[in-house]
Amino acid sequence: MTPRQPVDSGSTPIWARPEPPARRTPHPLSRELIVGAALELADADGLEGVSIRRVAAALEVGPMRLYGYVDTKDELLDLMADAVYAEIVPPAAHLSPDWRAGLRLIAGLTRRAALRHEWFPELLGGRPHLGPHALTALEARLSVLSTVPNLTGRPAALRRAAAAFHAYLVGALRTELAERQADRVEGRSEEQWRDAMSPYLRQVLDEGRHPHLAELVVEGEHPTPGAEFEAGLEIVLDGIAAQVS
Amino acid sequence: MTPRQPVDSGSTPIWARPEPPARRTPHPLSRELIVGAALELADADGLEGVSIRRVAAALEVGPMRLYGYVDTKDELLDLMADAVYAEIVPPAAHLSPDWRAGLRLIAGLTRRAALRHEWFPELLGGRPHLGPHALTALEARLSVLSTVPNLTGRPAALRRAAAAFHAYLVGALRTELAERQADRVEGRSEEQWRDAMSPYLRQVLDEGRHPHLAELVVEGEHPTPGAEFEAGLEIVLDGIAAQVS
DNA sequence: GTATCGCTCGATACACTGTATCGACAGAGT
DNA sequence: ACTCTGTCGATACAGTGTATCGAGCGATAC
Repeated sequence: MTPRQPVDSGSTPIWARPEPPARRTPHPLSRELIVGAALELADADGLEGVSIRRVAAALEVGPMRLYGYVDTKDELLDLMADAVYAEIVPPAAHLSPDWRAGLRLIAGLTRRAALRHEWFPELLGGRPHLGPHALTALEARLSVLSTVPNLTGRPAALRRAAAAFHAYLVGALRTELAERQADRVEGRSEEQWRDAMSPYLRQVLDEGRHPHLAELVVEGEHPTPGAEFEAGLEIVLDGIAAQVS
Repeated sequence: MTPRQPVDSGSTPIWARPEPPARRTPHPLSRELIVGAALELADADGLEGVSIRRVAAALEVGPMRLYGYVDTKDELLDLMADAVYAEIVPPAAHLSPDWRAGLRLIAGLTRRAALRHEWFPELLGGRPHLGPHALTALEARLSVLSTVPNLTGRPAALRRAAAAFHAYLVGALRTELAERQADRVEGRSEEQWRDAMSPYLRQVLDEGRHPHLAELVVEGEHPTPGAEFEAGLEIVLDGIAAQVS
């Protein structure tokens, strides 16, 4: 009797599943509303602050209500990630013919989005992101990269460059944001790093078995995370430029 | 893990905390035993299969018993990650004077470890890894990179190169393993990718708004993940080599 | 040899989590 | 006016991490 939800809904991604029709209830819902509430929670308390129950509570609705719009919590996270990707799509008008500038723009947009939504890098590189905005962002990366002299008309090389570029973004942002959060938890401020260095680390370095690491920690200027990110980006850009054959 | 409040800031990290003395009980315990059991669970069922209760059960011990050896589940995950780092430290004897070969070796070891422990990339780039083996692996990376002509004696440039190299590893492995797991869940085999491409993706591409992406999907040969990883690595190595000034 | 102390163990409890189930209810169709 | 059908959400289940605290035991003191 109960109309079974088509069991293959597990194989149909949420992006291909229509949202239930709007209904006039004391608290109307939509995927957009749900994702909006989830984003707010995540921005405030991190990903751990997002639970089906809390999102529902923020919308003044029973928890089970959400499952009409989303099959699973992971799908909600997918929607949240895609919402961030929407902030990353570069305005086409500003794409200069200079591919390095184009990639710098994309990388900068991605990093800014990650700083606005510190939980985003935790999702980056997790389950594949195939939402509409993620695909548009991917297309933008490919579009810029396809103008690199050595890559035009060489799809395989293009794919490799795009993968490497994206891998750098994922790894760099994930690492930076995780460190930022760890520092915040331990109450370290950016400038006091060496003074506040944990006694443990100092002890390990004093043992003298990590000479290169010790030199790095001792050595004077610690650049800002932003500068570090951009410096690494230049390395990747140089590597892409160097791809010949 | 739910009550995230008492983060206990400033307390000594687990690496600096001695383990409680061994005790003769029906089921003697040690961090090594605990981590071993946790690794087995994670290798079998993924990170989601690791819970304090399950680890304890595998050791035929009450759950709370573990909290004498570990303050928090996150600390257990730290220990697990460090155990994997132990597999990554390159045998010093095999480090050739060729820095590119050295970095290829390290990258290969890291990838092999990630394939052995598919959950490892999920931890990579999460909370900072400061365990003894992680530090040794970091020192190895720095040691190899310090032999790059342009980097010797330039700590700041060395740091940037090391960060970029590691960011690539984190991003590439995380992405590759996540895709591998998603494919496994959906029962896709590697060769049938295009045929089994989800109708959703095909439909999006057919709309024609992602020409570059469409070309990549259509274009013939999909290289193995390993080849893709190595190709991206070459890009990063080229970028490091190109760092002058 | 006995008494005491201190410490470890783990059962129980608490506050959560994601989600399956299913009775009750409301809106549409006849 | 009366079905019928589909949505809603209270309740329930099986799990999670971990705080608490009484019981019991090993080592020490007398």
